[in-house]
Amino acid sequence: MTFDLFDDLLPETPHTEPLAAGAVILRAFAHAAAPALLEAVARITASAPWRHLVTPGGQRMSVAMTNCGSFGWVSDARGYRYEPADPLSGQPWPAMPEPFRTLAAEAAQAAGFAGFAPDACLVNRYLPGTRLSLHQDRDERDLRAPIVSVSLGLPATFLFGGLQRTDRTARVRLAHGDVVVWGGPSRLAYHGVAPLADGDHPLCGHERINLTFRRAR
DNA sequence: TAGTGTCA
DNA sequence: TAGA
Repeated sequence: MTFDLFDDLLPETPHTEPLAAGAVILRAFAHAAAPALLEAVARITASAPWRHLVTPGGQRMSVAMTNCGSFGWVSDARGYRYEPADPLSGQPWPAMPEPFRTLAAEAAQAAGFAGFAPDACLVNRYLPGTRLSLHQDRDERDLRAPIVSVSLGLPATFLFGGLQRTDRTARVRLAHGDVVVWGGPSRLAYHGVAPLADGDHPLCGHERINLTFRRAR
């Protein structure tokens, strides 16, 4: 707790940390854009509210989710897939805000993936105790495009493994403004988020917000 | 095909 | 942490 607070008060010094082949952490890359990103999240959830998806096996996910962009990731008894409309309203997902698109493209570029044009952004809300167990992002059509993941609010422990579930996982602390990009040889790496520790973030209170940008089609 | 959950 |  003391260390988390200290981390958040340090001057922002953007830099890149290698995570694995094809995977990097861009520390504080989104720090300056964060207030605008959070305002946009509030507008998104006003029309496409947070909801807890259910896995095909019938388990309720602890992380609350919504989407913006041309396609949104959903899970229900029928499986995982991308949908052009919000099943709750039948309306298209909210458009991807320009600051989202720009940040994702710039982060991908900085990580060595030029020309990233996301058409889907999964927006995740973590409250204390919530987690996302180890999984692969493999519902996308074109696996040449990377995944860009933006952390806002409370810090989290990100788990990043290999191409098999049983591969050893690295545990890395992700703070407000950090961006992780993985693609190429890491595109199908298993990853997840450890149960969120409670805390109080100046902009987000007891929440962590994660934006995951993908090229779904 | 199951499945980003849960238990041991 | 690994395995079902």
